[in-house]
Amino acid sequence: MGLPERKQKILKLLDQHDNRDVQEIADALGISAITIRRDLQQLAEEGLLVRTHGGAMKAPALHPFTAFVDKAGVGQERKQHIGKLAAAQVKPGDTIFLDCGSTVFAMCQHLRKTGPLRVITNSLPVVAAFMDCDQITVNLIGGEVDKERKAMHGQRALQHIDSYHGMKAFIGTDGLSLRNGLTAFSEKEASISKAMAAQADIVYLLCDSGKIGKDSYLKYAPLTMFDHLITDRQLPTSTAAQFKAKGVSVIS
Amino acid sequence: MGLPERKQKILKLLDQHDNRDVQEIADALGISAITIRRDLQQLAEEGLLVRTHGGAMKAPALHPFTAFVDKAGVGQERKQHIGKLAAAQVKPGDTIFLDCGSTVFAMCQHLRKTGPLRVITNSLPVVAAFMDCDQITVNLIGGEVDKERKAMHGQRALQHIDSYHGMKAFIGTDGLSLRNGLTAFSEKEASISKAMAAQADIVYLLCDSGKIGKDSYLKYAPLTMFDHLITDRQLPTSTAAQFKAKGVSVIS
DNA sequence: ATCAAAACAATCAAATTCGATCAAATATAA
DNA sequence: TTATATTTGATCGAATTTGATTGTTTTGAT
Repeated sequence: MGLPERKQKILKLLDQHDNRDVQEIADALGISAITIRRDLQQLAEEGLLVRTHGGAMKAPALHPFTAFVDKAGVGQERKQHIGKLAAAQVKPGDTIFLDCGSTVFAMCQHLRKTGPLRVITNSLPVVAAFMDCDQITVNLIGGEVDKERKAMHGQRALQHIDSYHGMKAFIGTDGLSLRNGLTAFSEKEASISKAMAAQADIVYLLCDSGKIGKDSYLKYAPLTMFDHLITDRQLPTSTAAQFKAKGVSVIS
Repeated sequence: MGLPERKQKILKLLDQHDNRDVQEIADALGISAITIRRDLQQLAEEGLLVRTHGGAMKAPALHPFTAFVDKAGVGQERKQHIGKLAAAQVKPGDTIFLDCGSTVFAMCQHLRKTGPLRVITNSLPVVAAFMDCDQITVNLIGGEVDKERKAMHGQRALQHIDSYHGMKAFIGTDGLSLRNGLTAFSEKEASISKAMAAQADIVYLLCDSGKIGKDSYLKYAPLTMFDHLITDRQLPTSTAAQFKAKGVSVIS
């Protein structure tokens, strides 16, 4: 049994049980403990798990944008809930903008059965999600490929968006608060979100409750940029009331 | 038993069991271990499996975009040969156009180690191939997603291409003959190929010998559109001579 | 705070595998 | 046919991997 195969098996063991000790893994694979420890060290360096004394545990959630690659990522339940609500806003025949982000991506599986749609997006995972879906025509924004976010960004992408018009736009954000409005990690995503919002009749902001009240470092738009906030049920009613008092329509 | 046949059998063995060691394969095929190791190296370079110490394991499932890659398909050997030759024409620092087509796609694996490059393409598989390659920046043509061909087409895509300039363009074709020049199945691909050719200083046509002398139904460009024809060694020398007589530079 | 058991890092030795080079066999071309 | 290329198999030194040993650090309980 080679090293890569062992790595796979170790990760699989961690999927079944979040926390395992080295002797347990060694017994399961029939390999000496010392070798398992070496494997764990490599896997830890690759960020695939976290080392503990005597064993290893599953890797913690990563940055927001890489989270959607991670199937069992934290907050996935909430994202699924939001995705379902957002998809319910879409009617057959609509033309919609979808930006790149894990929460917006969660909409895709629910949109597949909606009916004929035209989707305009800068997200490669979104394109992949609809690749085998005949009823949905996809228009992919062109431009520089941002490999980290698996999406298109840059000047050309913005120009491309400006030449389209859609009925609804669904955009995500890294932070949302009454004081600072919408905030983001990166200028790139922020500019795309703004451009899409400007070209749509109705703008939906998708934001799970864990991000509400938190600010990222870049302020890029006021609360007035969007028409409806779609979030989950874990949002305290008091917070929801505050947003409603500011004139925000809250869907949860 | 020839080399291509062995490759197919090795891949079949890996389909049955994700992980095999070289001696196991050697015994199964009745071939020496050293030869199996050479085969595995080739297969690994083609991305059809992953080498491990002492054996090999199945290639990890990649992006959905690469689904069209027909692993052990007919003509794959010739495409690989052409891809290698074409990639050798590219120098570090180049800006190149790559169109959508399996022959052009075969270049990608050989381009990964070339050095810093800027790639402009309308092909989703090409984007996927360079997704984890830091040295290569990719500019994806925007437009309507053609799900069948996994590429972008349409008016907007053509406009997008026109706003760029590249040193070299690598394009495929469905048919090539002295009488009818370049022929294609579909208007969509033909228009993209023409647009890319118009924006590049040097145009390479990638065409395996099986397509030479054959015509598809749509004539879209004369032989003068390209500067160099890259093909395989199965092209009869007499045919090659005919092309050279017409002023075509043939690389094989 | 102290002590014992367990786990860790580092070094070493044995086994296996790999890469490069060379010779024989086969296929291909002139 | 002869000459050239390609492919297969073998050998040898280099590199990788595995498991053991040693001393040090961490953990948990007294």
